[in-house]
Amino acid sequence: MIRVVVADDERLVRLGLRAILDAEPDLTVVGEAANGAEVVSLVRELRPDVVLMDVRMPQIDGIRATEQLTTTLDPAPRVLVVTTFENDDYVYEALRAGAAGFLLKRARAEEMVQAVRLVAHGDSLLFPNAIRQLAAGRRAPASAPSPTDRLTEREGQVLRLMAAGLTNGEIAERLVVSPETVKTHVGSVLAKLGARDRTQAVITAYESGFVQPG
Amino acid sequence: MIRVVVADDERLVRLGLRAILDAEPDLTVVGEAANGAEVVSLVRELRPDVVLMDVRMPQIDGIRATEQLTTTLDPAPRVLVVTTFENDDYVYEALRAGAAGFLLKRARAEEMVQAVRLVAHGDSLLFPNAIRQLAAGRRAPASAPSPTDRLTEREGQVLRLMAAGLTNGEIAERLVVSPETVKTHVGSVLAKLGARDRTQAVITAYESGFVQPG
DNA sequence: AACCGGCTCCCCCTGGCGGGGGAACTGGTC
DNA sequence: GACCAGTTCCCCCGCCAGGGGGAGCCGGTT
Repeated sequence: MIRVVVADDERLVRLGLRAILDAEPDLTVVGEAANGAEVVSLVRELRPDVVLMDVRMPQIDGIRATEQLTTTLDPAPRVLVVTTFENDDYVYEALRAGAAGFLLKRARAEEMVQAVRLVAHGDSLLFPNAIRQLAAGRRAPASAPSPTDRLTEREGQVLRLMAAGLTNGEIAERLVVSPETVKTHVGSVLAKLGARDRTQAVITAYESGFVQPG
Repeated sequence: MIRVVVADDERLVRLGLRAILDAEPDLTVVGEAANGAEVVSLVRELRPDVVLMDVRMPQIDGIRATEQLTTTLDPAPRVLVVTTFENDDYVYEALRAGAAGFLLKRARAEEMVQAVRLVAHGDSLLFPNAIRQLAAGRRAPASAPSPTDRLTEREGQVLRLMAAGLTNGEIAERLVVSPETVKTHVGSVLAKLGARDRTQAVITAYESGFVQPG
């Protein structure tokens, strides 16, 4: 069970996020905070796996709160910065502060859920699809790390075969290893991509451009 | 078990197709023919589900053989015309003759297998991806029917939710029906798309453009 | 030498998935 | 009225998928 704390000064936003996350069987919102000071003490108390952190908040802003949490807690919670993406600067400041990634408020519920799973399971620094696309639309900043980047060579091979529609047994034959080994690799792929099953993994493979239609 | 007859005047081509098809647990090549006369009598005798028919063959060409089979047998076998696609005319002649679809010799094994399952399960007139793309590259002929076209409205909704990574139970909640109903729709989608499982169905959804990345 | 990441294989176990049936109701067509 | 396609729901069943462990081997790093 992935435990989440939601921090946003707007009650409606907190409600919306809670509705989306609590609908998932493997996610639970254990607490809400309305400002930066509140979230810091709440997270110290509840020790959630993931914090959804709004940038603009009273008292202590999201960036400073993120910095406090990631530098003073061990293990540090994974912080997802919730943003409307009006301002580029937030991105780099948030990363410096130790944020694990970003969440666009206008993103689809599925994307949000997957992003939460992603940072909870893996430890990757990620730009969710929507952010990547917006960023690419303006000017490519540094490069756009995809969750598929963290896959090992073998895991990448396995994902490609998953995206070709093969079963574990067929992948095993193709790679000339045992089905158990394939299961191990598939498990690693699912964890690194934040996917619940092979179908979601294949979807991520398409959405991230790891494989292309046609 | 889908029973297939392979008709091609080149022995190597027959061997290659047999190797690809017999590797699938649900497919079996029950006979081979080297010319048009042979395939007609062989199919009358064996009554396979699917015939892979080369266009250029001695004695009776693939088109004429297709016409004889589809007009004189009941139930008629599903004929997939195997082609290298040098000549546009074959396409329309084959369709008039009752062919169920086309198979590019240079297509990947997975595409071939899926095409066979597709015509065996469904009864749709289909252009495999490779053909569709080549055709679109020249000039769009009439329109390019996709296997997703035959889905009912409800099945299309279900496929879209499958392609969003939802489980049957989650789809049931979203559509406010029972999980059993979703299972029925999913089963129909798999049959119509020639997919073995939901992962392959989602792949087809992306490959056919039914859903787009991004 | 000790360590770690990547790859390999094994166990047990649960649950969702998919195939096989069947059956009822709707609305539209013949 | 008979028929059919589409949608809905139900049964049983086997299988693969995915999570939980653990463990050994290799190669490069510290």
